[in-house]
Amino acid sequence: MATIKDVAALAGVSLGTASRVLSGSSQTSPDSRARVTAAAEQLKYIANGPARSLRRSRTEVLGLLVSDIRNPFFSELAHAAEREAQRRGYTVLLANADEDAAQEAAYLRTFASQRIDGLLIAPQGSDLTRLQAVRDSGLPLVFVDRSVDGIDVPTISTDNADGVRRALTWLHGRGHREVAFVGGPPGISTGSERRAAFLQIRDELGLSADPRLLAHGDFRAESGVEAMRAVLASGARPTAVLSADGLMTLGVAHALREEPARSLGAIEIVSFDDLDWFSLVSPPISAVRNDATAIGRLGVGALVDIIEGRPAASRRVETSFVDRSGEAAGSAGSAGSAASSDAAASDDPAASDDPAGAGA
Amino acid sequence: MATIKDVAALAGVSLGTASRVLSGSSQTSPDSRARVTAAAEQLKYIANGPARSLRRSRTEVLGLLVSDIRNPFFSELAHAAEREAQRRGYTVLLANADEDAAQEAAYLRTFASQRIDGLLIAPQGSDLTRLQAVRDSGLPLVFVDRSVDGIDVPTISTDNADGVRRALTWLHGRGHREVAFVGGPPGISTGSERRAAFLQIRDELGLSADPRLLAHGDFRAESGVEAMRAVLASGARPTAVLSADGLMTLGVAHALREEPARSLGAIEIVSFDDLDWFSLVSPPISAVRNDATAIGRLGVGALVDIIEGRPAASRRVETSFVDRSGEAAGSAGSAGSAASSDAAASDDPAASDDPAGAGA
DNA sequence: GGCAGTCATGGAAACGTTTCCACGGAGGAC
DNA sequence: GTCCTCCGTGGAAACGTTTCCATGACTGCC
Repeated sequence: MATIKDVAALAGVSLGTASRVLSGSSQTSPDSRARVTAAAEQLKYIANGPARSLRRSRTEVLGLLVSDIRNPFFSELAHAAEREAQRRGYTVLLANADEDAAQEAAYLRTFASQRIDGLLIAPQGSDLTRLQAVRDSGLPLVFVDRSVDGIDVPTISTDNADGVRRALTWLHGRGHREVAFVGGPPGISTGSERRAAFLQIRDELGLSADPRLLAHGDFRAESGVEAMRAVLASGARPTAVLSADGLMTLGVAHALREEPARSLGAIEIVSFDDLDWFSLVSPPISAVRNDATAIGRLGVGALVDIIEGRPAASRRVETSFVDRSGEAAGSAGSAGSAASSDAAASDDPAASDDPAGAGA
Repeated sequence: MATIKDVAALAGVSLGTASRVLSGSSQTSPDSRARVTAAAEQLKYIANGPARSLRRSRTEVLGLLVSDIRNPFFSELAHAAEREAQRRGYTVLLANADEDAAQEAAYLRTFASQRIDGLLIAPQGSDLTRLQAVRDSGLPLVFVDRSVDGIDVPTISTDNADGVRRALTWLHGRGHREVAFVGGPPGISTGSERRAAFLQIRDELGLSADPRLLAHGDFRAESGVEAMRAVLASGARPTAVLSADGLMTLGVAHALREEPARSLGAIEIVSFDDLDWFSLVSPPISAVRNDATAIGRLGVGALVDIIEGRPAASRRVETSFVDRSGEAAGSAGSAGSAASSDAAASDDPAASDDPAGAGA
């Protein structure tokens, strides 16, 4: 592998000059510029990243620690984050905590060793001390999707209360009064916020306060199955269910489907997180759209701001509601054109500075 | 940030000794060991990765360049690869080519600069020269999921012909004779292999050879919509369709749903790639199970073998077929227990040495 | 008891960059 | 014509490790 020394020698300049040309930092003469560039080209020179990082004590790498890469919400978030990072000259090192605090700790250590420039994390929440340590170490830090009580870090998250309100209002409008809730883990902010919002708005709207309607899982599909089964076994008689996460919605749907007494249509499902197959099941599942792309993009933006010395603030990303009550899976009709737009995962490379809906 | 120099000073040993203790390479006395370990602990010493990489010219980082992280097949593959890499002491740098050769090239450059120890890639196929250059640079390289003609690199891929055979045999057994095929891009090996297998097995089984039954997309959902629409518009009258990829199956289902004349049930869908919601639609979608976990795991295994000087061979991973014809979504019955296992994404941390089905 | 061999250690070189410092030359102002 | 300034350059130090080499002490054997 060619080094900058080889390039300098071939170009007939000193090593320092070669470096100045290649990193473009300082003034260089047009002549040296041309010679060095040509030499680098000829030798297929690619700068040694570790050496550069060592000297500059910057790596131009961002860490992204998500909770579960197989959760479509996070894979979309990761995709957006990576794209935005690349646009800003950074590379993303992606790691997957698998909803496990120990794994999270292991990756935190790896990241520290790699000397990444900043960390985007969807924290597990359970390990406050370790996160404190990370923050105190001075590593630029931004939370995405989730926050953690007792630690003040810029956070890009969904407006959970707003999303729950949209869902419950819609259900209420459709006549539902017995609405079950399958929430997330209480130790994670998205879990507790959505649950708190559910309780409050449920009461505002005068929905049933039967405690047997409440259950929670861990944001994985299997836990959705179990939570829904528990509700059904409790003796409660929900006519609808709000699931607090896309993967859990998958589980909820499975659980309802296996229940002999109630067909998949008998209990209406609404999901926090919109998945691309919701319009294909019968009846279609309406959902709160949770904008993972905006969160990923804004998260990287905030992180880079911090790294480069600009201030960064927490933001809440707005939700929207996708009402699929008018569609009917497997049948004809006007639903057609509406449905088609579902499949197109739009991905505009341009829009980036100020994304869809983002409030204070 | 504490350096090894600080640790050595605090422990009262030389820098060399401290390094020997911390990297555990050479013999050290129990006394130094204890003192250095204690000092490192006290100073919260974390080795500087770039410095270590510079000196050892190894980074212990693997690159994983997938085609589309939002495709569940690849997020599962990435998850498995990351897990296996961690087990073997490596970190994975994940990048997303977005099914785009230019993006792929950009990441290849980034990886080269980072001096990763090895690269796992699902190649776009179009850019033979660049891949040749990578291979010739001596970087350990393994292809996953896809191979590229004209370049000899160990490849871990699905037994595509086997999978297509399972699907077509099953369809044939159910009486279908007019089977449409929505394939992938001809320039990508999974696209061409599955198509070639379709044509051959179609003829073996005596299925209709109507060319209007053939279409192809680019492994993204929207292209599945378009391909299916094209088949329907051609005048062909398929009774079933085989989709060559999970995301395209999503598109195919959307396209069938929007077609007024044929309800979602009228044309039976079979998918190459099994997604977790297939049993929820009506009728459920049967599928060839494409074992992304095994591919990710074996890919990392092969790559690490190469890196560490052991030989590595290409492998084909077996498929299996998930027959959901007995299940009926949204209704009661014996389908219940079968369905429940669908939602549980099993993930055994132990099994790793020789995974599920892998032949020569 | 002396000598060879082993073993832990300290010191220093090396990895490939970036950046500081000093220097020389060109150009402008007087 | 001289002095000052500015600009481009070469040389060298520094980043934090690992590893080579030499040295000194200790063990064990004859």
